[in-house]
Amino acid sequence: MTPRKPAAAREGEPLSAHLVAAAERLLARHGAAGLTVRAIAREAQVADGVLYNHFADKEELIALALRAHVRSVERSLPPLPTAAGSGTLEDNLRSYVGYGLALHLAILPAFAGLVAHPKILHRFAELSMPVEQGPPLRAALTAYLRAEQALGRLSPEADPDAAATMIVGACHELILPHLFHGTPAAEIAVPPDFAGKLVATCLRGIAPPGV
Amino acid sequence: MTPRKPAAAREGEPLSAHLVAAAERLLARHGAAGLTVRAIAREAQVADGVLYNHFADKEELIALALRAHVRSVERSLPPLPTAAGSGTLEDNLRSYVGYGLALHLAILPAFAGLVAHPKILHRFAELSMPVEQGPPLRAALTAYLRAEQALGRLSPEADPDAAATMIVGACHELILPHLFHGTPAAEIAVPPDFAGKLVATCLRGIAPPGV
Amino acid sequence: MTPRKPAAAREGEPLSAHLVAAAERLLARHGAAGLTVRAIAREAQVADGVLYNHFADKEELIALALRAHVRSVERSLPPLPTAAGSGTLEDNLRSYVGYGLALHLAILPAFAGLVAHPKILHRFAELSMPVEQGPPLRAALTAYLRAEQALGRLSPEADPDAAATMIVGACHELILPHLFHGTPAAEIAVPPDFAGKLVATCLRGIAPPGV
Amino acid sequence: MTPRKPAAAREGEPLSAHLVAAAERLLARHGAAGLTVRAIAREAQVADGVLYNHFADKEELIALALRAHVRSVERSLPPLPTAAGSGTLEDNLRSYVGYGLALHLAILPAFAGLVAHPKILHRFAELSMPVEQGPPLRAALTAYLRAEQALGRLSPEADPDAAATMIVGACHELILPHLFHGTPAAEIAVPPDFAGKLVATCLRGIAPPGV
DNA sequence: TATGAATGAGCTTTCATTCAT
DNA sequence: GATGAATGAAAGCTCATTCAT
Repeated sequence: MTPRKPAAAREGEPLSAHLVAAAERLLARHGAAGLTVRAIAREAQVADGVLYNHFADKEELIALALRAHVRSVERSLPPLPTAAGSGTLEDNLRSYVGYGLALHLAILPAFAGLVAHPKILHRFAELSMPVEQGPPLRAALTAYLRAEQALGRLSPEADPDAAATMIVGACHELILPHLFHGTPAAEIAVPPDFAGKLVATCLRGIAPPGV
Repeated sequence: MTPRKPAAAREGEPLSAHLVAAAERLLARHGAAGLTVRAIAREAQVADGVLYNHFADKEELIALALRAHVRSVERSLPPLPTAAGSGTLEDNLRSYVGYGLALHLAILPAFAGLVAHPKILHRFAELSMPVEQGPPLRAALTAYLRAEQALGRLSPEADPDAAATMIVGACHELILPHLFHGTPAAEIAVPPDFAGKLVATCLRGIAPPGV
Repeated sequence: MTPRKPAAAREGEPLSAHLVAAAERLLARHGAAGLTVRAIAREAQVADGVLYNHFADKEELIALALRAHVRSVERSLPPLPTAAGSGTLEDNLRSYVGYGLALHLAILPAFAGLVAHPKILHRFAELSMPVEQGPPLRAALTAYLRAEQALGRLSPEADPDAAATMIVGACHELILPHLFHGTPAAEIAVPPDFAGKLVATCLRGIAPPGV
Repeated sequence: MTPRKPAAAREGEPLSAHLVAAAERLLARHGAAGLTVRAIAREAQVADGVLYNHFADKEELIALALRAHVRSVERSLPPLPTAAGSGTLEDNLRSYVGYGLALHLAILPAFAGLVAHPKILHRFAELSMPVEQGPPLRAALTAYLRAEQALGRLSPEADPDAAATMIVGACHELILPHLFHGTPAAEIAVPPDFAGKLVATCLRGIAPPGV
């Protein structure tokens, strides 16, 4: 009982993508707080009801927006060094740390904010790969470490799993407390040479020399 | 025509504490999801409106409940080895890992679920100490490592900050992905000897012997 | 986040009854059309959300309003002649017809309008007696006829069930077509001596004398 | 970039008829509940908007569908005995009863469900003849009874109007309560020899012999 | 003429908060 | 202090209707 305006010109882009992009923007900006269908519609400059012409419900749209957010952040980051043996081990690991920091800085707020909405996370999980051996970044780092170990650039006794868990975990650890403190993501500062110190510690260990 | 009942059997306990305890119970059980004022009142077996006689608003009550939850979990865990020099370093670090896992398993769901409610987190932050050097557990571990280093049980070149970040971070890393996957906290399994492998890796490093 | 006014003074009457009465008024006036929770709240002069403090949902309230409507109509009608043997049979049957007409005139619009809302009707059915042998009026008439038959004031071969069905049905038949025609209930006219003709026909039958 | 398909295989049938048929199908299947424009379009396998190229609005389409439904049910039933004097009176009346039961079983749910939509019913009424002397079936039965009366096969004092009202009404009475109870039309059972008992009662009356 | 994406008022329902008692 | 009924904004979602293509 109320149509009329054809509304905002969106130039060829399908509205579903436009809506996902709008939701993604809100997710990136404010996390899951205030992520209502009305807010999304306003951000997308479309009518309140449109979303239901393209998605089953709010959950589906937000799950897609979350995926888009993760992908877009991943695309914005330099590629990870996956080829073992090239470059120095330290440089490569520092790249992983930098990647992890940037990635988590961008996506942790969204994920954490959605912990109270398990339905959305479940939808998101359905969209993704099986992921049963941990999140993609940790899996990639584990694989990389294993490859380096095979080349002899890592101690044969090293535990790639544990090392990857520590390194990726350290990236979380730098960000989570700020999140839990209410600090806006933009204001989180990385201590100088965080990556360098982390990698050094991980490579050489902290035990005293003769042990 | 309706008031004056002391309501539930609370035996002299101030009502504010009773309310905080009720909110804490809900927080521990279901995280932040469904944590409504009505649900808290029902859990506390008191009237809907009481909370406003004791707290400024819902945010304040939940912030206090969050603090109570953290404290109660901390109290339930064995004390951390803070005296450097006693016991073996490895054992002590394994204690920290065990502590961190148990602590995060219990409190991460609540914290993560509240990321979408910055007002509550801000209130919670005001309740705590300045804590600007990271969360308490990491600070404690850093202090412990520094003390061991002073005793010569750690390499003089070790970076206690980085090591603490990695160790505490690894505990997060084990739990967060499950949270983001929607797994109920109760079902999260710790891999066998997680602590041992972590500590070994951290102590000895992963670089090949001769480096 | 928005209380303030104590609103309309309702002098002791519980709000649940007030809401049921408001819904009943709308039901009586317009049938089920436009019977929204907002319309009910406006009719009751209360806030939109109140109803959920007293009823599980809209269905429950309307089911109760429907019952209240039926009861209130029943109360407004003269009592049915249930004592067989007193008065003349014809007079008594005419009373039934008059009763049926008035009753159906008042309640058929509401019932018919709710046929498209089976959930409400189901809730209503749960509120009522088992009613498995037809609606109360028909049951009462059947019982009355049976009693008269036992007294010999009815042919021993008469079929009270069939007769009751015809008589009550005739009352429906007078009203339904108007309902289906969109005639407002108020404008439905009963032909002169409808009851008398009906009763005469039923008593004497339409077969020619000698058969 | 999207139009021009003739859509479903409709083989020359005008689209308006196709739409009416689709709406009729839904009406027959589920009554008026869930009878949305989209549901009709999906049933017809055409675009959502087409209906507005052929009908003023939803009301008009459904009114036409209702008429189509009534006609299609009528066509599916054996013809009524309209020729007075042929066959036995009882058989003929039993035919009317059977016809009325089958007819009402099929169309009452639709009509009743639309009572809350007076606009549709009004549109439907406009489509039909003046019909001011009651619905077609009752009119036909009245006419038939009158003809039989003229032939002397009915008492000269019988009131064909009242008799027709009772008979047709009895058919309503058997079905309506189930509708109001939420019983799906398919499950409504007719008591054994309902027609026979009804006709006998109507023919012979229920008064005791000597009266 | 057919399409179907877009519109937006309106629906039911939830919930933090107030206040007369 | 305690009660809990009442408030009303705002949430997620539906659906008749329009109109550029």
